[in-house]
Amino acid sequence: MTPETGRPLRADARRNRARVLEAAEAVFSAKGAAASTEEIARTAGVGVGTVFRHFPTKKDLVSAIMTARLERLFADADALIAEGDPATALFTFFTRMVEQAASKKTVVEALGGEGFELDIPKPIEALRQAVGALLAGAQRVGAVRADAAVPEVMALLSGACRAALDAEWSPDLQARTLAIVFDGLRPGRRR
Amino acid sequence: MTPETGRPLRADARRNRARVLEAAEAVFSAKGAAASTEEIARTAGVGVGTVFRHFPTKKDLVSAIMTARLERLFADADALIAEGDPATALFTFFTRMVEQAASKKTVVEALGGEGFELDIPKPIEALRQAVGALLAGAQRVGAVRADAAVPEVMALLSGACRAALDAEWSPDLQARTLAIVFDGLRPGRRR
DNA sequence: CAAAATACGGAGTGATCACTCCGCTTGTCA
DNA sequence: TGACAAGCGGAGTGATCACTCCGTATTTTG
Repeated sequence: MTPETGRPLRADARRNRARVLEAAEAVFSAKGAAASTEEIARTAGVGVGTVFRHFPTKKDLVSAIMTARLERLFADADALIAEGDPATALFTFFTRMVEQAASKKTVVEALGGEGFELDIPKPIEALRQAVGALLAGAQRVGAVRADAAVPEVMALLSGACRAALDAEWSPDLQARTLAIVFDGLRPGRRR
Repeated sequence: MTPETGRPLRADARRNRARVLEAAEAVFSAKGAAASTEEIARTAGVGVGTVFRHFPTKKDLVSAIMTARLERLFADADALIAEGDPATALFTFFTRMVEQAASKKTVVEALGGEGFELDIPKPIEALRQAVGALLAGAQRVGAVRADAAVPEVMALLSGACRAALDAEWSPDLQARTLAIVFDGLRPGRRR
């Protein structure tokens, strides 16, 4: 991402780089990663050349944004693990992600791979581990059924996020849908 | 879709139209609606001009395919309502849709709107009503919680289909995920 | 402050689409 | 069977992208 040379970036270059990231964050959130590079350049107030100098490929730019967002989610999960009630932390995290999904297409696209292959396995893996920790905590205190494993929880998570974006869930519908999923995750008499 | 003139289609035209539909079905299923019209023409063994004569707009072609698929799903649901056990019919339908989703991108895209706006409200509405009937039947015999309504069931359905496609679910993961959703839908002590 | 290094802007390039147009072919009907 | 309508193929058009290139502007350095 940052040039390999030891030399530090020039002041204007550093400023423009930040502007591009900010613009990309906003534009991708609103329109998804399919938004054109020109629109990002315009929003950032720079030329396209500048965007491509900092991020040689569109994939690089998208990856940078996705990684940043996933890392924020990961940190969020970490905080919940550290301080939250294990019985509710997983559900809280789940709810927060779905809330974000409605306004940030990037969240959904990051979770779903979304066509063009990005090579950002690390943050996704970190998120998966965080979910694993949340799940383990909830299971330890008996808030979630013991036979639920990480893959299906991730599947439910990404499915819920996708559906929230597609259907433009109202807060009410979101709550009702998540209530069903959460009930399914709780320990019960089945199976 | 079909020309407004009273005159019937010429034999070769009818044949080509069918070929185009068949090719579009196959190509869209595999690559999604973003597949190029040229690829469909090539698969059908006709020129692009022929494709556009029968379906003046790409949207028209996509709509035709989506409508056909949704109508098949709708018929499937109808059959289950008529002959199936109300206690399991909804779950059976749900499972079938998710199975299809993995191999047919069009199913998922139809459910999710997927960017470019198609105007196919009728079949979607028919599907919604069929789901409503399945849900009502299951609720009548006590197989599904009474407080579940159509919107959240549709949301769960499209979310599950999307996740199945994105994550390339194994049969095992699919079963485990759906088991959780179904348990959430069953009557229980919550709320 | 001037020279050297670095970064900038945006017109230009090539690729890919959806869609059009028209000369030619094929089916239809008297 | 012959004439005319109906249909066909596919090169061409214009729009949109990602990405490049280079003359110019800005920053850094000595």
